[in-house]
Amino acid sequence: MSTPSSPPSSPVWAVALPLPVPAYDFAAPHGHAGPLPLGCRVLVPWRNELALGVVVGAGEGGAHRLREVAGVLDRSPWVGAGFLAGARSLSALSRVPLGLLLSDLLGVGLTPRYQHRVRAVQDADLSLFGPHTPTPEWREASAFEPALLDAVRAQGLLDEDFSLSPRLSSVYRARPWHEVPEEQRTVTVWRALPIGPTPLTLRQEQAWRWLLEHGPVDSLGDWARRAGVGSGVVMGTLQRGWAEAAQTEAAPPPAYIVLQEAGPFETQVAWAQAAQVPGSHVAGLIARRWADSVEVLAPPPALPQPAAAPRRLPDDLPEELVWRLHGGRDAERFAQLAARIGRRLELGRGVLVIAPDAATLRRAWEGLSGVAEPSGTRAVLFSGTLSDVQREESWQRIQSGAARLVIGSGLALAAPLADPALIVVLEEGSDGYKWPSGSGVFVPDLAARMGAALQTPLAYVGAAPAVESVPLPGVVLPPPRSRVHVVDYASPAAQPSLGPLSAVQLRPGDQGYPISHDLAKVLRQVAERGRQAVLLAPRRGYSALIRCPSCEHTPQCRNCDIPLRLHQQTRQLLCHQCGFSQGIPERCEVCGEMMWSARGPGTEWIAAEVRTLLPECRVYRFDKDQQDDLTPLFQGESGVVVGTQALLSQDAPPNLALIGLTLADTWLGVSDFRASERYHRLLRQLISWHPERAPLLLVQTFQAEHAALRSVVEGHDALAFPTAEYDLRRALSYPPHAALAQVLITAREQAKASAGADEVAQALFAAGATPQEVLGPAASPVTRVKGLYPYHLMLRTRDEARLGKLLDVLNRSFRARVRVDVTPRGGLGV
DNA sequence: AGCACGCCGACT
DNA sequence: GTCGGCGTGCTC
Repeated sequence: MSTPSSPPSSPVWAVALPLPVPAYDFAAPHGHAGPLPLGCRVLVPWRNELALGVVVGAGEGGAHRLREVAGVLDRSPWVGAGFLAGARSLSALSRVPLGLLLSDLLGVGLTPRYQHRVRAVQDADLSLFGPHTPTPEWREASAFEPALLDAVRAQGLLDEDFSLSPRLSSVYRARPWHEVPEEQRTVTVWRALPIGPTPLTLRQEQAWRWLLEHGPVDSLGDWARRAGVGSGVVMGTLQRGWAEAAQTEAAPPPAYIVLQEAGPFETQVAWAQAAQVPGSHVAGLIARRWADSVEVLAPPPALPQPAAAPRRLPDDLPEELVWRLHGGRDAERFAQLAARIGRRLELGRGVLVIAPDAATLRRAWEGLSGVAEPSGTRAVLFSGTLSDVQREESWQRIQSGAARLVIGSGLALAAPLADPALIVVLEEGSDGYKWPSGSGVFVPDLAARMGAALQTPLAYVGAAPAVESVPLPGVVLPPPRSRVHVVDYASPAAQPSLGPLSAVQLRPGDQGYPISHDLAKVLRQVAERGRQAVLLAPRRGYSALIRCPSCEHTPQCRNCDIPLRLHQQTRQLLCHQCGFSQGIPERCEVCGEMMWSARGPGTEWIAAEVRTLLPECRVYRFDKDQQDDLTPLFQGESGVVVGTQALLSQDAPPNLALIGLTLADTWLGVSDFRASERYHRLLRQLISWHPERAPLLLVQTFQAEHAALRSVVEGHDALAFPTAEYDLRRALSYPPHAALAQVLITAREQAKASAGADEVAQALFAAGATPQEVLGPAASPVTRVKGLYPYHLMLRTRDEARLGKLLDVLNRSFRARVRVDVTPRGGLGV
């Protein structure tokens, strides 16, 4: 890619900095022969200092008078070539600056410690730069002003030398006793004097005698209580001079002793755990200077140990470039995968396994890490939850080639795996892959671009395929044995005579709500037999929908075919995807019944109901608000947990007999065309949650005939429903039959945002976009976010090439800030 | 992201 | 008369 005009001895390099800016061009460092390794870390002049960047490819050169790279930190890539290629492709389409992708997804090595020495180049006269300038001898760069160094550097008169130093880690250690501030080490106590100047009353004598025999005490109140006298007596004794305050050495807090004996600790959390005190307690000790944080040479970190070698089934998985493996249970899929991964590792090549969340990652590590050693290499775990030193150590093992099986979160995509032969993306449809901020990258999208760029095979593996994966060649394992019972709240028997209500709870009479009679019966059995149950509910039981109580119709968006959301303040129904709005109908447009707003039960309510139902049974809550300690459950004790989907990040309780979905409609009420797919995936995950057993899955719903549920009830495999959904989406022109992009327009003033949004729409139409391709623009349902007024606009095109062509119009500047999300999820990417 | 440059309100 | 608010633009 280097331009013909640039001589091969001084090529131009594109360097991405971990900032929301595009990659910039830099000239090769002077005196540096040969090409720079793609993906190596370099230090470049940046705003009169040095900044760390990554070489992402050959630069274009061009108009700028380029600065030289100041120094090269790595001899081999710190970031994988596939990642760089994938990120460049994504950046080109989405206009997310390459540097932002880098800062989001490079989880290690952005702040290396290095020694930096400088000297003047031979025969250079630096006197005009000032009195104190580099000489021909090597000196520490810190001896000079950074701005002065940069001025010399810009003239090409500076030789620089960088060498990486071992990383330091900061640890908490106990301060030596004599360094703890004196006021912390001493306490005021009250002690009796042998004799006083003024005679005492009888009561005072009693108080004094008690103190003489049992004292000293920490407080006057304590003295009075324990001596059995009133506080007045104590005060009198003191006034008559028979007792005094004295400073004595305090007993050190127990957590301090733990730190002295078991420390130092790398984190406050580790210290708090060892001392068995709350985190705030150790934070308080640090504030009061019982402990401090010191930099020490990082000891070799303890890394997660690989599991035992898994069962390996014959490798009959597809050989195509992109394939899928779904259904069955975790262990079955991992046994299939183990063979393929093992064979690739035995060839001396690398394998990357990516998980969307901590729970999936942990299961993948337990299920797959054992493949490495018999195949002649090591496995490393890499995710944001590792400590800095652990990340550094893991990355270096990958970089050195010592570890060729990488199992990690999306961050692991950037790993410098030399020769990847397979990228496995677990649960590719999971929303956990969507980066919540910054680049907004969808990890499987990036993985797919990486695979395509390097021609590395890519596999999607999970309980249920994403609809996008349906046409791929692949294997579907038979569903695990399951028992599903559906409580149909919409069945005629369940319809009591209901009057029209507004913003009240939906109470479908005689089935029992929110705990149906069927669910209550099974719960009682669970309690009687000493077994365990899990009930899943939304955290806050509110879903802004309206629904007909008679025919279950929920008003849909005419553009998007997803439920319209109720906005009480504006008295409107609004599509959260395209912004379409209409008034709230009083009567159902299908059957004429009065409409209701629907309110579902949250975890708190359900937990209270279960406690009433089973007063003898232990009831736990597990959601973001309240995470009860489930240890007794995992030790086999009987109990019921009421929680959100967060529960699935835990292992299934061992004695699990029942899983209840208290209101399955919650998963369908989401205004997003992926709601059905998500619901189906949840059901698949639930029936395969327990590694051996098949607990009863009881689903309470108004939509008993929903195809996702029927598919599970009727024992179809994990591909059946996504296939039907795939065809449905063709009819509605949704991905994968169309390419979507959400354009988010924000400004501090509403009028500006609105004008900007119109401007963007006009630019798109001017570029040939059709009305079918442009949905919106519309004000976002959330009217103001962090002081910004957001507007959005959805682009829906036949394919990605067309999308890219239309998005090209966004290269110019607009009156408002414009951002693009090419993998929108959850309707609204605000 | 930071940081500088650049125009309009409340104060030494 | 300044100090300082953050809006806009730039970084090879």
